[in-house]
Amino acid sequence: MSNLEVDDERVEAKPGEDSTEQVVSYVRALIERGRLRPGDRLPAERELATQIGVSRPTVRAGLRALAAMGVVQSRHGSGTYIPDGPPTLATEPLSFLAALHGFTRDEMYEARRILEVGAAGLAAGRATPEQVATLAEEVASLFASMNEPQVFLVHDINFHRAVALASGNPIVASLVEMVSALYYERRRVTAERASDRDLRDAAEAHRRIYQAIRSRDPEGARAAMNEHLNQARDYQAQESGAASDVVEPRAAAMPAVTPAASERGGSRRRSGAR
Amino acid sequence: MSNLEVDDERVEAKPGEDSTEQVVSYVRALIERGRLRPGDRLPAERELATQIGVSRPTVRAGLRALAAMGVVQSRHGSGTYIPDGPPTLATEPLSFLAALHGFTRDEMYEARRILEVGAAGLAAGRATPEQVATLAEEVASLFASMNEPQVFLVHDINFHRAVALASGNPIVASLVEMVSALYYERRRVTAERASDRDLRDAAEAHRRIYQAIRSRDPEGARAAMNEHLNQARDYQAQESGAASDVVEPRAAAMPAVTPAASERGGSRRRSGAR
DNA sequence: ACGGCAAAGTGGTATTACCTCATGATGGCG
DNA sequence: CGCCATCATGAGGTAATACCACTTTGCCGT
Repeated sequence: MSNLEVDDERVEAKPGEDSTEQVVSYVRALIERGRLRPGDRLPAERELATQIGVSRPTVRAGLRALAAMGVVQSRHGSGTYIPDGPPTLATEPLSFLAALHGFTRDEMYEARRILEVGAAGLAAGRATPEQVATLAEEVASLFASMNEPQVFLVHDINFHRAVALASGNPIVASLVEMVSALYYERRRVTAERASDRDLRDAAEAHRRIYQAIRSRDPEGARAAMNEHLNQARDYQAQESGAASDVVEPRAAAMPAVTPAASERGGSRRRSGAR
Repeated sequence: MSNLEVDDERVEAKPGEDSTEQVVSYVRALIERGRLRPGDRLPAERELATQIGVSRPTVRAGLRALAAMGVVQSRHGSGTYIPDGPPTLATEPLSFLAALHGFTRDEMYEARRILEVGAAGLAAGRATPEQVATLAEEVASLFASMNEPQVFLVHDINFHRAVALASGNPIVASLVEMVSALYYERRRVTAERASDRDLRDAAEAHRRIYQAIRSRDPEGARAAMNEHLNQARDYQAQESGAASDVVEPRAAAMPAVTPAASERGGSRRRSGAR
């Protein structure tokens, strides 16, 4: 009778909460009460079902939702776990958002600049010796892989993630991670186009950021990161020339879409979707 | 026979992709090909099931996952839709992350500062007349509700969201929205403690931010936002006194939870959960 | 012509049965 | 005696089916 139930003070059925949401709430309650912590395994699905009083497919739907949020992680045959390690946000949602609303490359660089310039500033004030060492390694790897764009890209991302982690702020780190992932996802397919000169400049830029952080110079780190991202954006703009900027619709493409919408649903657009 | 299928070029079964993920991929494909746009309704669950070739519970699990990511939104009896309006990220994931890792209030303010200072700077350069007008209204509402902390809080958040929106960068706006929601969720329960003086100062601070944006003064806007958030953080620290800072575990709280974990599963913690 | 009612369509849930995979125990073989 | 292979157990993964609940719409009666 291993008790991982919520015991007293039932969790059940806030009004207007369907069964699937109950599952999410239940797990949330377990987490908030400290019964579930990173690395722990959740009760089996069948057990959860009886505990909460819903069917197993419902439990599964709830767990899928949690998995999509990155809160849990299922391993076939083993169980459902809460990921340990540093806090991480799921990156898929942002990716979908990008596909739906057609984020431009410039918007991505802008977002990265805001986040990462701030992160670099914090890192310069707080990075631990180990974190500084990690940064040094990544910089070295960058210089070492200038003839392998794909490998270079990996270390590029790793460096930026390391900076975010060194900021000491898990929220900022999570956000950087999320946006970086979106960047990486796109960049991966175009990485080959980067010129040798660009890679060399990029490596140098990373080195300058590293040095500023190492010398505990927040303003220098911010400036270096800012310059680096602006430069990277400009380089990439040249690579693609006057070609594709937007990856998805946005408003252009498909001249007359509005009529098509009414064709296939009948339900007219609601303006207040919230 | 309204065709919302993917037609040629089947989407089916990338290796290592379970059925539920197929559902997500399928919807993603529909989106990326422009067959689904904000405001549209997805095919019925039963129809999706036959199209993809999986059972309905599986489809439901996939749709739940998408809903958790904020990509879709189901309305009982009506259908499943893609939300329209400005791009928005789900806020629950961050909330869970906060519960799991015990984000502190200072970390939240720090993250907000980084994001919103950047957003304010952008907004000062780009805000449309309508957006400026919205900001003005919210400032007015702030001054008007200084004796109703809960109402004040709502306009407070609205102002910050409006600034983020005025930044013209949907990615930044989404991120601000997400972090603000976390802030709001917590602040709501302690809003009553705010002193009249604090609210007045806060209203003034918002006015300064507004004025800087209106005068197209990016540096001024950044400075005003920075100062505002620092001040707000300090005020709130006073309110709670030397009391509770961390809301959740982090490492403290609950002396012996570990043994309970081994009781109920037998499987010892894996360190490399990733 | 208007308002209420009924039918169809759609998401929501429960049941049941089976499959696949991971894990640990167990027994045979070296 | 110890190592390795095999099997039993349990957990997640999926399918099929039957109903329920809500929403919407259009028809019918007033």
